[in-house]
Amino acid sequence: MIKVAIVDDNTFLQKAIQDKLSFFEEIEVKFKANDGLDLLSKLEKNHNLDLILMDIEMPKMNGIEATEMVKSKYPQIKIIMLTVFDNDENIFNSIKAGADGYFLKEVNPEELFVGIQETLNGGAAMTPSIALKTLKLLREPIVFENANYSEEIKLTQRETEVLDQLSKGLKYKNIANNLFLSEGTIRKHVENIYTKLQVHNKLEAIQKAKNNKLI
Amino acid sequence: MIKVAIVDDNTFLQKAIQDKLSFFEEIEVKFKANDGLDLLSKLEKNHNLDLILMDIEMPKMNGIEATEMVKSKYPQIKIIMLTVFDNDENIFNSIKAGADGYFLKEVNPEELFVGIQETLNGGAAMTPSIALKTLKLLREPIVFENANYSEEIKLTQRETEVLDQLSKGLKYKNIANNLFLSEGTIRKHVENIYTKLQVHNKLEAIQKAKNNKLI
DNA sequence: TTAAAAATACGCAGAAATGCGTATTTTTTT
DNA sequence: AAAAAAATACGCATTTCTGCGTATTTTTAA
Repeated sequence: MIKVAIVDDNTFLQKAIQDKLSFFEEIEVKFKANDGLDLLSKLEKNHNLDLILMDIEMPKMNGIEATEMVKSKYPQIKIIMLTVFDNDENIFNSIKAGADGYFLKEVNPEELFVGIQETLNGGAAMTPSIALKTLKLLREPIVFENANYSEEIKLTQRETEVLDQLSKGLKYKNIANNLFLSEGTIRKHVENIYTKLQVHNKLEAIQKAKNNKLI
Repeated sequence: MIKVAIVDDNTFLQKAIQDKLSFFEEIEVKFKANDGLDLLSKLEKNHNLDLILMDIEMPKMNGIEATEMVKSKYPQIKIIMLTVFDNDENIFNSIKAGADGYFLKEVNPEELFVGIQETLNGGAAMTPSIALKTLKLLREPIVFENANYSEEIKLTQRETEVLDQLSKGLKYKNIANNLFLSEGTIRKHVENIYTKLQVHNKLEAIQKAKNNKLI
């Protein structure tokens, strides 16, 4: 039996992951934790684990910090990151923190299972798109600078303004009206915001901006 | 000169409204307030006002409560609601609270100006879509029951689950995968959620759900 | 005063979301 | 057991959003 723990602040997603694993008799979910701190306290009581499936964006202690802590205390436990975000910082920082694999949450049960097995056999597992990004990070060390967590993200005033209105649920057309601009300009601003924040839709942008106190 | 105050928790939108009014020399923006409480304290000092442009969704004290307070203390001051939401409750409750007009924020400067003038001349002003809803509310008193603020909104467990994942920025496809459902089903759930909450996109749904502690 | 950054604007293609309809199956309530 | 509510699922049309490209003008910084 492979002893696994799931760490995610979203109980629905926790359950979704567990359901994915439920197809495989070889896997036993020992426990679930809601954040990094919760995980650490649960590991105190019982660290008889083979592998942890770890979310990144979590309150109290995020997945990257948690990975560092776990790896320093229990280096034998494998850790696979399981997140919606596939941006360079997260990937790079996760690897630096000692993660053994990196999957997006949309991963299907089979891939996840195979990934877990491969990781326990001393390999590393990741979705192809992540693998590609990893290779790129290795290939172009200059990106390391830009992907470094210390590199702070800055939005211009106009971008902040647009993002703020976006967060109210306004459509491009309305924002354009409010700011006396063309819809095309709003589109371009939004595109630039997404690029800066390395996200791909409104909600991710708003979440990330809030996390970084940009709005 | 028409003496006007703008009440909105979003300073950008405050400014956008002010800009719209700036085209008209007859209008003088006396002050701006960030929420209902702020407005009331500013009125304490100076209530020499003709009209207030009032947002609804605001922290501390919302626009409907604020309208009630203002109308009881200074009944001569006209109040026009200016909001992104055009749902029945807001319209009905605003009118009940004593609002003299109701515009959506996407209103153009001319319409707004004319609306202000008409309101000060003892009329009522509103965008056509709002007017239609008002008529419907009058025509079908049964809707009053359903639109009543005391009627609590309830989401089913599944709907909550879907909305929760929606709030993480997940796409329909991903949510479907997570919950082992078809994309069509997720779409239908989202549609039902929107209908229940009387909203038309993700962000509005999430905001409203949070306001009502549904997620 | 030159270079860089920010703001403005549009076109095109494809993806995603929204609104409306219908329909069946499962679960819960009466 | 029957009725009501919830959950599941799809099709179609339209709107909105996203990503990519390019380009000009304005503002800011070197």
